[in-house]
Amino acid sequence: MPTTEPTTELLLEIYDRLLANVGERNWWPVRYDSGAEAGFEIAAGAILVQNTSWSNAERALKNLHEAKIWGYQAVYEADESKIVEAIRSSGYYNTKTKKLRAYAQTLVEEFGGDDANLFDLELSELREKLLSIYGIGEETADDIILYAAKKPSFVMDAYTRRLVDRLGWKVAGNKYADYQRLFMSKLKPNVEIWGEFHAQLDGQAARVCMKRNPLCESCVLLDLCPTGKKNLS
DNA sequence: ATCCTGAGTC
DNA sequence: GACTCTGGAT
Repeated sequence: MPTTEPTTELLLEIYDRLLANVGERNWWPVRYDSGAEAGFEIAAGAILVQNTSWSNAERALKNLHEAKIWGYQAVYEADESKIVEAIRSSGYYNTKTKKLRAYAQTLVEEFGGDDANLFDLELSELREKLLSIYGIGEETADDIILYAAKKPSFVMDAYTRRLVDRLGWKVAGNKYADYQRLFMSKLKPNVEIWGEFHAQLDGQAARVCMKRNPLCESCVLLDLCPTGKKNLS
């Protein structure tokens, strides 16, 4: 069992190295709306990307926009079959259609169709509300909180867990919250940095620290990683 | 533990 | 052909 815990300084060191290595990621780009519907685009993207590649989710967003099923009211009123057709590329299209509609329904019926009213909730209340909606689990909730509502909730996911495990860090348990706490308890709340940090960790896991055949020899974190040293020895 | 499920990569 | 991808509900 790993017994080491990262310090705040180590986490920031890793952040700096990754950022210096690949530059800022354009994580969660908003293509169709920088104004009133930006929150919708981010939340819809967060649902559509579940267990799927971003390219598939992005295509679904594009099709939704072109079909003019755009915004909470539009999704709320649209035929299910039209949504299914538009988001087919994202996979799990029947399930995701129900998820999109559940989120839109909450926004329209409880928040006047304006996500500013939802995002005004205090962080823990906002998270509880999001988690109560069908189709929104912890990761999707934190995506929406951090990237759309712009409140500090560190996004955890399978990529980041893999990095944490390979770096040999001690984690209190095996749950989402255990891994999330590792970062949130050591980093000062900062929406910009947390958003970029998550993007950097995901990029590293996807392109260097892959599930199989990781590229340890070219990893900028190699000197900090027991798994990498072992792989190369 | 199983179901949902498209598109790219190996 | 199998695997992986910015998961969540049952």
